[in-house]
Amino acid sequence: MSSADLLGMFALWQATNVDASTCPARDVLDRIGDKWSSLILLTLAVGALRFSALNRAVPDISKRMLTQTLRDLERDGFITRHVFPTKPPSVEYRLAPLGRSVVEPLVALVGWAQTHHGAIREARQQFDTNAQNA
Amino acid sequence: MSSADLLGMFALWQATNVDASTCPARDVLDRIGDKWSSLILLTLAVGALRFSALNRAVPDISKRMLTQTLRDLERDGFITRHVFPTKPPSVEYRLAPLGRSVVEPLVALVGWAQTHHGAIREARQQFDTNAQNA
DNA sequence: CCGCATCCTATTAGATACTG
DNA sequence: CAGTATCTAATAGGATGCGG
Repeated sequence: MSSADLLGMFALWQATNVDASTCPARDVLDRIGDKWSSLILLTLAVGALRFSALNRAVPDISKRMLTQTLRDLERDGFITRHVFPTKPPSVEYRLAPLGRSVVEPLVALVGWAQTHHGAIREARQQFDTNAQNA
Repeated sequence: MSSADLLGMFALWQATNVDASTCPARDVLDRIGDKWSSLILLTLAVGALRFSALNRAVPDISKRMLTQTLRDLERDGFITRHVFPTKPPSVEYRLAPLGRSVVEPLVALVGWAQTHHGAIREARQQFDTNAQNA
């Protein structure tokens, strides 16, 4: 499906349904648009990880937020949770099929970010400079 | 660039740089991942709009958040602001080149959302049901 | 019409300490 | 090791009224 098609789809959706409760885009963007979800999904895309390994891979997330984000992602079917009854117990998280499929558009966005980050920083700096002069 | 390549890029980035302040992905996702930015970008992708028209197109955003989000998007170079010295004054917002280029990966994500929204809702419902039984 | 400033509340996220 | 509980700080967001 081309970008133009998708844009048409969006226009249609936009015209008929911007209501937050039933709008797929809002629902999904609100979930993976939070501070940590996308980062965790991308990290797990590289390979399955245990709780503390994830915590190390994403250093500045707190245990609390990691737990909560993992629950939410599990609830929506993006990841699965596997408990190994070892001692001490270990729990491994991995992408579910749904999670693997969302990684592709997500990676596209990250790729865009890498490519255009410089332009953004430049625009930001210029804007701030002009604001100071004004 | 293929998805696999991008995934490799991400793995490299992940290994070398998860620091929030210098990480492009974090920077961009934090900006367009907020509650309104992506919605506004997609709305403007359909066509340039004035302030109040935007407010009508995205009904449940407050004037305050609309103003603020538009400023942030302008600051980062995603959109431009055109003032027409009519009476009363009118201001039109439109996508800058940077904004037009980010719409493509964004639309891909929205397309994904449309396609998989049913699966997510299903997973969510099932998870909640199981949680109740437990 | 545009949008800024103020006030207020709800949500989010970090730190810390504790449990099986 | 993998969480949970509690408290607190910071931020996001809504309502409203004023000024250009």
